[in-house]
Amino acid sequence: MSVPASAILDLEHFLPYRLSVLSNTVSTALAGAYARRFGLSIPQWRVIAVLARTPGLSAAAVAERTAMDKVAVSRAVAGLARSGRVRRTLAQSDRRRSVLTLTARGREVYMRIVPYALEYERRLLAELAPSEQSLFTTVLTRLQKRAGLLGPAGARV
Amino acid sequence: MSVPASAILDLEHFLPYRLSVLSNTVSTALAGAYARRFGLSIPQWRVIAVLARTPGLSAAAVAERTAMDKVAVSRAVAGLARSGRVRRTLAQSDRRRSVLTLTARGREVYMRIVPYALEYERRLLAELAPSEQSLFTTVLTRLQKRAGLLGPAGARV
DNA sequence: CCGGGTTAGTTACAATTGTAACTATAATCG
DNA sequence: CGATTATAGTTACAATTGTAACTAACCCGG
Repeated sequence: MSVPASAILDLEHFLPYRLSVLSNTVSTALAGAYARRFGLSIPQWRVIAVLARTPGLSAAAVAERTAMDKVAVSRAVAGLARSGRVRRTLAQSDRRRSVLTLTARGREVYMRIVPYALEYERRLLAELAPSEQSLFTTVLTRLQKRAGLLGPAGARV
Repeated sequence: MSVPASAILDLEHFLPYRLSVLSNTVSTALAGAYARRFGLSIPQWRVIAVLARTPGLSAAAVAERTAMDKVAVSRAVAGLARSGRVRRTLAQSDRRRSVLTLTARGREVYMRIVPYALEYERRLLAELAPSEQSLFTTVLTRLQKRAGLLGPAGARV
């Protein structure tokens, strides 16, 4: 490890910290809005969002696409089923696997929330030039891939 | 609200979601490393990081600079005091206010962790051109400012 | 000075989230 | 087949985090 032993680190310039703060600010704003307006948590919103686009997924498939673990999905789905927004049946070919779909009420929530969410995103990005936006999002993609590699195992340094 | 009622939203293109996933990936990697190597939580690490740079802060001042609330700071400091990494005294001018400083052991932790943290950051950014890095971080700054404005009150749409 | 309001920080309690064990089906292989 | 192992999802419990009430110290107007 060829790093100067006397290196200095200011939190406000440290990327992981800055990502965390920004993500938190944004998520808190959205979570508050989802909760107030639709009685939805962020995990629940994520489940609705993927089921609206691809109905019939299993819980594991939902977990994959929402970057949540299976327990979080189970809880979110339980809540959504309770409030009549998701219907749960069992796959006839494999009775362990669930088949999740939005009900009419679930689709309605999705349709009402999407304009709100997109508008929030639009306003967040409003002051960036289109070229800045696109560079930012492609960098985000690359960082995500990179972080995935570095993360779990990359604990040596 | 002039938004098409039929708008569609894919989670994987939705910026708040992507920020959350990336921040999570990065934080999990770091939290694991901090915990394993130094027995430190992320809140504790943040407190150490600001106290290393500006000793003698009060808990409220630490909260401000770490984007944590006062309860989180209180808990982190309690833990650090228990492990002999932070010293807490009371300000003689105002005996409610605490004066927080790192002990020698606290400074040692900081000095050992900084190279690790910077190395992680360096590797995360390693594949980006310098110009991409700098644009990314300036955009991050602008988004943070913007999100701060949109957030708390901005719940009208 | 002294009562009402304010601020710093902690403590207590509630809600959320993570981790591990469990149940039920299904797949594999001797 | 039938015993073992694996997979899907849930449930139970632990740890973390958020929210609200509290204590102690200060401040200020009367």
